[in-house]
Amino acid sequence: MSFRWGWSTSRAPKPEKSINKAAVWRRGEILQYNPSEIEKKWQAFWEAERSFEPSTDLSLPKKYVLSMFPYPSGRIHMGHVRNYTIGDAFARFYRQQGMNVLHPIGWDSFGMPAENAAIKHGVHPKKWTYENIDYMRKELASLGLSFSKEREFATSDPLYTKFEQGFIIDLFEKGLLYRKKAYLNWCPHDLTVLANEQVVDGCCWRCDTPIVKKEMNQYYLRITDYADELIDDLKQLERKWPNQVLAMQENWIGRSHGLEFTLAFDEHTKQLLRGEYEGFEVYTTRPDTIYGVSYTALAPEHPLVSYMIENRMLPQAAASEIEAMKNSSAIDRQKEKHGVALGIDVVHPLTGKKIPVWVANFVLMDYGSGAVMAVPAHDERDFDFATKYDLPITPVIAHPEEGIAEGRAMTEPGILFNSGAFSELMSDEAKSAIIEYFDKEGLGKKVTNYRLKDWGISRQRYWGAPIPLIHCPKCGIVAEKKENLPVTLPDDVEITGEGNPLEHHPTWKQCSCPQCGGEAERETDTMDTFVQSSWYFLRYTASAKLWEEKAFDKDELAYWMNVDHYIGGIEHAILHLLYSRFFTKALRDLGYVDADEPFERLLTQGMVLKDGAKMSKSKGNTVDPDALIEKYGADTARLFILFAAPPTQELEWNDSAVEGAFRFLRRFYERSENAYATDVIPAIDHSALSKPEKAARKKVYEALSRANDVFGERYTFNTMIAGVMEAMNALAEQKNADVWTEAYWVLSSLMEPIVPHVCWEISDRLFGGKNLASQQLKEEVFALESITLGVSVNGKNRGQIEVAPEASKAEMIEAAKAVVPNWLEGKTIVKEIVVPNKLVNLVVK
RNA sequence: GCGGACGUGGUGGAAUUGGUAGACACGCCAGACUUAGGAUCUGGUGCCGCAAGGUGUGGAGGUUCAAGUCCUCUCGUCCGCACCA
Repeated sequence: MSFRWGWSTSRAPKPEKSINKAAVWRRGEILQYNPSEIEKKWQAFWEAERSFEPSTDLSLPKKYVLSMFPYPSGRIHMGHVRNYTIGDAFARFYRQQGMNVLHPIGWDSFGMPAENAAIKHGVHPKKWTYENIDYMRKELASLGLSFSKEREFATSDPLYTKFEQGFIIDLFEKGLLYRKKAYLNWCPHDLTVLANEQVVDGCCWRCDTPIVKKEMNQYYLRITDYADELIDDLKQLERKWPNQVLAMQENWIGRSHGLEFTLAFDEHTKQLLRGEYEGFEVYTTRPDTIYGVSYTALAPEHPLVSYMIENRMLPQAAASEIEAMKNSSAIDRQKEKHGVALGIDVVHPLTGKKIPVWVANFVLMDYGSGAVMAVPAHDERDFDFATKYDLPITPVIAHPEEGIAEGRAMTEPGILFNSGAFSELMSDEAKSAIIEYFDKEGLGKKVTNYRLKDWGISRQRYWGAPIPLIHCPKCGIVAEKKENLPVTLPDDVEITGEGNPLEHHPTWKQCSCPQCGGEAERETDTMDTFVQSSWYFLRYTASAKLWEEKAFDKDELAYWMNVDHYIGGIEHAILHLLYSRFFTKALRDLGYVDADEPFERLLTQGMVLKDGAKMSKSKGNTVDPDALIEKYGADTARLFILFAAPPTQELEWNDSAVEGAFRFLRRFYERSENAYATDVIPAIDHSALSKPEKAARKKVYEALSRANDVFGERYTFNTMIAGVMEAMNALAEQKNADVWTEAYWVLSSLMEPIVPHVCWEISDRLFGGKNLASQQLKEEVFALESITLGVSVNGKNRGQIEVAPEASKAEMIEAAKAVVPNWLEGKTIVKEIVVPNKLVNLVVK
C-alpha cells in the first residue's frame, strides 16, 4: 500500500485536549484516518445496497443532476474528476434534502479514436471501446460517485442505435433530414467531412489538419428551420446559463435582417449568356448604401460562374484562376483578397447604371445567395478589394460629425447623399424606406439571414450509427422499416483508415427495398457522434421496466425533465448544447417530448491547469487521478478540487494544497473522538455555555447557512468548505462534548456531498447514519451578547469598540469617541454615522 | 474588428444589499515536541517603517460620511467568433 500518512505510533495523545465526558476515544489511539479502508468499505456498501437508484414513484419531488457523459478514451483525467465531483455534490445534497434524484452515467462511445486505435494497434473498435468503458467505470467508482447503475448505457449499444434510428426515420419522413450535394469541409487526414462547428481555425477539431472544400453528397438535419426559436429561447435561459454561452450561441446562429434583390444583366450580357441567366440575387444588411454600389462580386462556387466556365465564356487564364480559388484552403482564402473580372455587367436597379461583375475569393457561397453588392466607400472588405483592383469608390453616406470620409471605408451609420429620393435621410430611416420601396416596386424583399447552416451529419467512417436509409434504383432514397431496426454494424471489417469500411464490405450494404422489395443498397454513411449526445439525457429518464420497449416514456420524461443541473466544459458551448437544444425541439414537434429546452441550469466548469497550462499528455503536466486516489484517497481529491477554486473558474493544481486537504480530512476524522454516540442531535442550553463554546456553535451554524446558499444559488463550494474549516478551528478552542457532538452531527452531514466516505464513516460510527439529512438552523446561536463595531474617522478605520446589543446610538458614539481620542484632538465632529452591527463613522474637520 | 469573462498579498482565493479589505487554505518565518521530520502542535505573516504612523484591490478621475463593490475614461490578460455582405 502506498498510503503512508496514517501512522501515528509516535504521536503523543494530548490528554488536556481530549477531556470530555463521553471520552469514548483518545486521540490517535483509536481513530486513525485510513482512507483506502474507509472508501473501499463504503463503496462496497453503496454497491450492495444499490443506494443511488432513483425511485419510480413519480409523485416525489425530483432533481435531475447530470454531468456530461464521457468519451471512453481509456482513462479518466482531472477534468472528469472535477466534472463528476461537482455533479455528485449536487446529487448527494438533494438526496439529503429528501428529493428523488436522478444522477446517471453513460458513455459517448462511437467515434474516431476507436477507429484510429484499430488502425494503429489492430484492435477491433468494439473491443477497444468496451474494454475502455469497463476500466473507466472502475475508475469513476473509486471516486465514490453516486450514480444510478441501472440506467447506464453506451451510445454504441444496439438498443440505443435502434431508438436513434427510429428518430432519424421520423425526421426523414418529416423532411427535417435531407440529402444534398454541397461543398463540404473535408479533413484529408481523417478522410471524413466535418460540420462547420467542427472546424476550428480552418482545421479539423480532432486532428488539426487544415480542411479543404470538397463537393459531396451528404445528409443534413434542418436545424436552420429552428434558427429563430433557438435564438429566441435563449431569453428563457438568461441568468440560468452563463452569459458567455448564451452570447456564443447567439453569435453562432448569427441572425441578420436585410434586403434581398435581383441584379439584372444588361442586354449585352444576356446575349452572351445565351438567355440562360437574367441576373442574380444579392443580400445586404446595408440597403442605405445602395447608391454607392460600384461593382458586384460572386463566390467562385457560384452556379453562374460554373456555367460560364463550362461553356468557355471566359478566357482560359481567368477560368484557371477561379478554379485555383475554389481549391485553396479556408486559411489561404483569408490571407489576401483575389478577384477576376467576368467581363459582364448588371444594371443598378435604381440608377440604371452599368455595374461590372467580378468573382472574389472573399465571397462565401453558403451565406445569403453567394453574391454581394459591393460598396467600397462603406465596407472595409469591398474597400480593400476596390483599392487592389482600382475600382471606383463612391461615398453616399456622410458621418454625422466628421463628414465624408476619405482614404477609408466609413462603415458607421450617417446621413445619405447622392442617393436620389433617399438623400438627407439617416441610415436607419433610409434602410426601411429603401426596403419598402423595393418591396412596393417588386424589386426585392426584406429577408432574414442566418450564419447557422444545416447540420451535416454524414461521416464516412465505420464506428458510428448507420444512417437507416436505403437507396433503391426504382424508389430513390427510402427509410428502413422500423421493425428492422437497428441497422447494426458488421463485425467483420477491415479497418485500414482508407475509405469507408462499410462501403468496402462485401455484403453488408446489399438489401431489399422496403417499398418495392427489389434489390437495393444501404446507405454507408454513419452519423456524426453528436447525434447520439443530442438525446442521451432523454434516454436516462427511462426506467428499467420500459428499457427494451421504448426510448423513453412520456410520463417518466415529463417527470424528470428538464435536467435541473447540467455540468460540463465550456468547449461544448456551441456544438453539443446547440444540437441538444435543436434535437429536443425537433423531438417535441414529432410528439415525443414536451419540453422546449432540455437544460434548466448549466454550470460550465473551468479547466484544470498545472504550471499555468491546461493539463495535457503532450505537455507532460498531467496528474493521474488513479495515483492521487491511491495516495490520498478519493475524499482528498474531491475536497481539493472543490476547495481550490469556484467550479466555474480555472483550477490551478497544487500538490501541497492537496496535502493540506488531506491533513484537514485527517483532523476532521480524528477529532470526531471528541463527540459521543447518539441517535438524536444533543439539546444544548446555549445561555449556559462559555464564550468559546458559544463561538464554536455559532461557526457551525454559520457553515450550515452558507451551505444552503451554495447549493441553492452560488455554487461556490470553496466558501462553504472554508466555513466548515472555520467551525473546526473554533471547536478546537473548547472541550464541551455536547458542542462537539452537535457539531459533528451537523458538519458530517454538510460535508457528505463533498467527502462522502469519511462522512458516512463518522455518521455510521456516531449517529447510525441518522444525521445525513437536511439540518435545522438554531437561531439562538446567532443572538449576540456583545457587538464589535469598527470605529472610523473620515471613513478610515481607526479602532474597535464592543457594545451591548441593546446599546443606544448615543452610547455607541460615546464609546467610539473614547477609543480614537488622537484623531479627534483639535477637530470638530460634523457628523456621526452609525451603521448597525457594522461600524461608527465620525466625520471631523 | 465584434462578442464575452476577468484584473485583490509570495500563491489559490474570501468579502449577499457600498460599511473594519485580505476569510479559509497553500507557502514562508519563529518556537515546542523529537535520534530524526516531508509528521504533529503553538504563534506570526499585505506592503513601507525600529516605532508612531503611512499606504494598499491594474491605472486616472468622479459620486458618497464611506468605494474592491457604483459612474466615466484608460491599460492589461484570457476565451469565443471572425471576410457572414
